[in-house]
Amino acid sequence: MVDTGLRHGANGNRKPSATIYDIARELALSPSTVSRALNKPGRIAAKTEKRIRDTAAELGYRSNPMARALPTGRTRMLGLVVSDVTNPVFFRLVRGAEHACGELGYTLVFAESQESGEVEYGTLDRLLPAVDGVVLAAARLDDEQISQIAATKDVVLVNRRVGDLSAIVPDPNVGVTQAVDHLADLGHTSIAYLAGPATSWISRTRGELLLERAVARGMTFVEIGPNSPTRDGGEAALRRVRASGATAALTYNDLMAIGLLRACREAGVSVPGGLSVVGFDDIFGADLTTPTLTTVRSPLGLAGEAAVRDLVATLDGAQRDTSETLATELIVRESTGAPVS
Amino acid sequence: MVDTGLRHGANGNRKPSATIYDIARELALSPSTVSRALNKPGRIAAKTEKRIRDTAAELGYRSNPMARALPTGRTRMLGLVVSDVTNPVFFRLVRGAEHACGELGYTLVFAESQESGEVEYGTLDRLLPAVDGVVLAAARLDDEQISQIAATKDVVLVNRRVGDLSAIVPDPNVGVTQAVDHLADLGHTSIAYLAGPATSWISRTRGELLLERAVARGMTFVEIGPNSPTRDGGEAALRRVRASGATAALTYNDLMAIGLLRACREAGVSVPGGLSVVGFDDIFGADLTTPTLTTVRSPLGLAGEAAVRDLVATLDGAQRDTSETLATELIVRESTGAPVS
DNA sequence: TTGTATGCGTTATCAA
DNA sequence: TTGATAACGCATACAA
Repeated sequence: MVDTGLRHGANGNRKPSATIYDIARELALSPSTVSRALNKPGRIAAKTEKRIRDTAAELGYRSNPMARALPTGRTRMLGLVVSDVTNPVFFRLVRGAEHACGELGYTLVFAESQESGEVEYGTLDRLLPAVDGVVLAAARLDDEQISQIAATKDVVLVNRRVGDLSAIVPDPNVGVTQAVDHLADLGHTSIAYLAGPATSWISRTRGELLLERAVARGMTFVEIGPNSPTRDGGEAALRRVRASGATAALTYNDLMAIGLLRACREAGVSVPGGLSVVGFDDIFGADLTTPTLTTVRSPLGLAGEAAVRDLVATLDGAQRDTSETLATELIVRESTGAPVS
Repeated sequence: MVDTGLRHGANGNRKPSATIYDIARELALSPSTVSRALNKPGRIAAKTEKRIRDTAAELGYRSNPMARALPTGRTRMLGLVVSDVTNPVFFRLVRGAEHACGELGYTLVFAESQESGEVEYGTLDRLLPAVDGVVLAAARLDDEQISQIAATKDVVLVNRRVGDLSAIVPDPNVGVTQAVDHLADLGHTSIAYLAGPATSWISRTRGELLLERAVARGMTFVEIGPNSPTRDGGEAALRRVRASGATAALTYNDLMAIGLLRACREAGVSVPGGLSVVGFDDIFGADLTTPTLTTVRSPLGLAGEAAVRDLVATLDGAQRDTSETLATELIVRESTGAPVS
């Protein structure tokens, strides 16, 4: 590329940003000295370092991440893939991840899979070359696809386990146990679980745990599903809930619970008298419904932060810190009560 | 950097991904031929091109975005900065932007400013070198800071105007007019506007338009604020709304309206009898409250998409398409009605 | 139609 | 402590 004198690329007619060459020329130093001064503080004469930093600031120098990524092989970018941005579950997750990234000097690249494994895989294809690692939240991929990705880049899973890959999974135990105890104490003897998508690992996990606890408390348990993890999905499931004879329903997530609540109102089923409803996650809006929603809260914000920290630690060659223990907890609101027979 | 034989960087002991050199060697071609075959389809012998594509697929070749960014000066990444990820307003915005990015072959880099101009500025400092352009949504920066950023990279604003920078602003006119007419028709003669943060351009715009329409309909108008654009902000403002004597309140956004609704319930103010409430945006949850919320809907999903398309068009040197006309509309629900005196 | 030679901005190795 | 230089992977002007 013989210098044609014209600036190519998208930068229009803006002034090109300063490089370490500009700084070096200004100070009659070598570019490598400048690079060192900026990256390895202390490994250079204090005086020179200061001069370099000063003119760097003066010239408004910003290191070019792309240029740096080439020799180092690290982009200092992390990917975050969620299944559905418009699902409020992910708000705090995204914020937590973004926050941790900022603190650690990483940049967050974002994508959603729109609840489709295929889209997710294609998206990752685009994303992976640009990032050092990726956080997969509620991935709709099968285990093999995930392993395959993990063979390419570091991966941290949220709310899912695959092999021995890093995973941040708030322990559902506490919350589920509290929920079942809560219902049992209210006098329920038959409960239903509205499962989420068949591909959702966390949905299965919640279902199994629920079954276990229900049996332990001598309750009847039915699982209904799979369902779309949306308001519509919850709404559509009421018929089957009623048919099952259960007096309380737990849903895979709050969105479904909200839909179920709505269906109840339309069908004239009183909540909690006619049916108690328990959601999962405690999303934005769970306390806006009438009645307000009892739900098992997940600390997704912390999970997002933890996932990023874990990822960065791995990238830096640290040992995996397996001491992550995030717990869930039951938030009791108005949608649960004693069954009225 | 004499080849030391060891792989540096974060990629651990993974196999390094294939490059155009690998493909070239495999086929006894020159790397430039490979590059061309992959980027300028047609400008190469069809046969050779096919061979190249085949072995590229075979080797699992992915072009390295960083390496490409260097000579071209384009990263094919776009930045998106919002003031608050956990504010549901942005959900659809983010999705729209992400979707458009995917279609256009761009990658979305994400950041939030946490409602602070300072944080936002620092974040952008980190972000800008990595992207070709940036979408600023509800920026908490002052005009000068934004102009300064625009001098560095292409910028598209959402819900704000600064000079003649590209901006996607759903026309508030229709929605505001509908809202005021709706209230006037119901018999209201005195309305209050709960403003958002002082730094919010769109809050001022809404307030001014509201004032204009209210006067046109012969109504009394008071603006109360600035307020925090949150549920708490809305909740805290009820006292002043009552003191103003207004029979209807419009809030800067739905979050505040939801807070106001809650304050009403706690204070025993019936809605809409004692006070009619109108929000802005129609966020997730606006139809979950009791009563459900009347609100001026903004097509933020479309705005996000439009912003990205506009940005990419600009980057590609296209003329700015000023034909963007996204309209707002009033969604009438239960929180508005005739005043009961 | 294909190959050769450079250069993008940075880091890292080695020599001074 | 500093400088010269090669290399990262790719795209392009130019020559063949």
